[in-house]
Amino acid sequence: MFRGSFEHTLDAKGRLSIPSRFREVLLGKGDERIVITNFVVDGTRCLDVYPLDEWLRLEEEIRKKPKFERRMVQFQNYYLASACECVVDKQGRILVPPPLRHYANLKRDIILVSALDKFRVWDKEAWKKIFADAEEKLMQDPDFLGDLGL
Amino acid sequence: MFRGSFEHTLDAKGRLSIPSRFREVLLGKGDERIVITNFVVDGTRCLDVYPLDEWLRLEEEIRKKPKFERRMVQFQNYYLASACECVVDKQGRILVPPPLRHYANLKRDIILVSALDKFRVWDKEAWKKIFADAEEKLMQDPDFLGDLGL
DNA sequence: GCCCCTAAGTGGGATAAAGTGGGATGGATT
DNA sequence: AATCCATCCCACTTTATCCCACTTAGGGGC
Repeated sequence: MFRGSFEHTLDAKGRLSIPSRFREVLLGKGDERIVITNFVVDGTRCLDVYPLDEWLRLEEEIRKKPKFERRMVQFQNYYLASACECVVDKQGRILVPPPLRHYANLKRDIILVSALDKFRVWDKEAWKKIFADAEEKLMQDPDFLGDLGL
Repeated sequence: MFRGSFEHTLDAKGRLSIPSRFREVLLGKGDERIVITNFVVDGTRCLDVYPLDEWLRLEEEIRKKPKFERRMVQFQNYYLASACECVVDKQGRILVPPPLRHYANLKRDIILVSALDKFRVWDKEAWKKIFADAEEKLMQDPDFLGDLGL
């Protein structure tokens, strides 16, 4: 399980260091391959990163659904079409494919954020906004946590 | 169960001694690992600290909830995303991750306050205010305790 | 009450690890 | 043959962790 968030940088070649805490999780699976694709949260673009086994699990789930349902086709067109399998190099980095880097507006400062079985990559400024919005909702609504049943 | 509160200090490296009473609780669980994340009470920022087993319990609770519900996503972005697993070093200290230290405005003087299964870390001055506010509410409303059903 | 002893909390140097930058290499494509 | 680009390799910087030592507070015995 991925946990926490880490501020890193993309270098001039577009390489991204995977946080060692995340790499430990991958090593635990015995397979350092990952799959990276595009995603959107709250109208803001980011990248979704899966360990290969989790990605395969997702593909299986999708395979069980009706293939020709319109929305499923749209989802596949969006989410699966951009997916790229990457290898982690010996320095613990991946090369973020340029189209995806551009998609999520990744410049130099980025942040990697866990999302349970996978993690996300955000432009640092974009993430700040996502986080601040969430914090504000939490502060303004006293029943927020209670309503979640936690 | 954690009990009481302890005034400690962050050193220049951002290290925080866990009170020995709290450490005894962790030793009782046979696992000194803790998870630390950000939180807000009454508009004032602090840090939430969980023994690993309590944190895992929370993760399980969350996993059972609808993943894509908007509020749940916001909660995850706020609470889970910042979570950091820390090891207690041989001197009984943890290194408070710089982003979290900054978030809760922790400078030198801090206070650790029990919250049953977990505990919280506050800037000392911020805590004074939280405590005073709670006391005042209690004094002003004679039904405060009765309404709680205690 | 006084002193020793222990344990808790704090401080700081040394070492190890993580993250970053950039040149070199080699395969693929044109 | 030349170019491009991904990967490797080496090196540097920063940060985290280990280890040793000092200080202080509390407890017990005298």
